[in-house]
Amino acid sequence: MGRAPCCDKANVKKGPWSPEEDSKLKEYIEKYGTGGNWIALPQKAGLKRCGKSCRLRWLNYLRPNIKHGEFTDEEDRLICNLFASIGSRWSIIAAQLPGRTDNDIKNYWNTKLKKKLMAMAPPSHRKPPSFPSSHQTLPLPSQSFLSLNKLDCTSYYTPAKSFSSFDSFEPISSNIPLHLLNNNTCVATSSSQFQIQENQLVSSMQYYPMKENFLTFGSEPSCSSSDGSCSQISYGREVKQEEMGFQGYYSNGFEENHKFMLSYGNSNSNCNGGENLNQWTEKPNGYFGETPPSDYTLEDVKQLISCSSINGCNNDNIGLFSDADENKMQEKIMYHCFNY
DNA sequence: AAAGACACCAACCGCTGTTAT
DNA sequence: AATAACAGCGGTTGGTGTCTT
Repeated sequence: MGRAPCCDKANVKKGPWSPEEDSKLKEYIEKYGTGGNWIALPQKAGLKRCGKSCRLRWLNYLRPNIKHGEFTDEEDRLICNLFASIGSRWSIIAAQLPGRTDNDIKNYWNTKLKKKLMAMAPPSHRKPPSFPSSHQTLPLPSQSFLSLNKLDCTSYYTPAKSFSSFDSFEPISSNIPLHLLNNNTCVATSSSQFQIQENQLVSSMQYYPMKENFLTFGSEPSCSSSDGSCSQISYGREVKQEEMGFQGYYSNGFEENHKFMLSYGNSNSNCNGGENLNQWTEKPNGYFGETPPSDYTLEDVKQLISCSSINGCNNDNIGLFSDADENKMQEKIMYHCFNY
């Protein structure tokens, strides 16, 4: 059986909100809250609107501390970095920009930022960037975004071997050895600063071909997502000697925490592998259990990780770098962060 | 001045995940 | 376990203002 509509479509008003409707909604919510039930709210508030419409109006426009107007350069950078790392997950991006809503950021990206980046890209790459897809095409951050400073390298890009368009860039991936950054370095900018602990590997969370990425961001709960909740997102990975795998932690900043771990059962972490090879365990409520990038299957992810060539092993030596590899990586990072 | 093109952004739509029964 | 109700998300649309010809 199909799902029942949330409201009587014929008897609800659509289109722009009038000031009267705004004040009714605002007054009601300030007085009684949402009661956790948006569907029932419009009737109680005396509005002929769909509950979803009320929710959107409140979250995107009426709720306190909404920031309107120009985005700052800092916000631009953050959006670009996050988009590069996690794609169009606007609510997560919004959570890192206090006062901004996902809708705002989405609009800003689609109307301005994307063009801004295109304008800054080399002419041969000026093609509208596409959203990350199953084949991992990504927009190219502008030079200015890549030349911020090395601490901003939460997303690394390298041109694909033969690229012909703006969107043929992939994040340089993989786990970035900590010593490429200073200990206790703040990696992200703006409000999403965090400290890197020793022995922690850092890269971005989104998974792209040939390599795994990892992103940790957002140490401070902020209240900017469109759902009005405070979000703290910390996709993190700690690699212990006895454990090669992916784990992370997602918290909404309040009562809920979501952990995930994708562990790769390789008891022997050398390049040749060992017993128990290729055994993956997916734990629920993680990036994979929660909302994997839409086009990624677990198999894709396995493939990405196992095929990581950047560390010099064919398959299974996740996260380990030889000196030479580290040098290469460092070169790439330096190149992209300082010289690009 | 008028018409068309373009840009912006609020709002909508449809889908998915979660929760309650 | 199945179903319904709901919240939330991301992509798209449509109205309006601005710019260009």
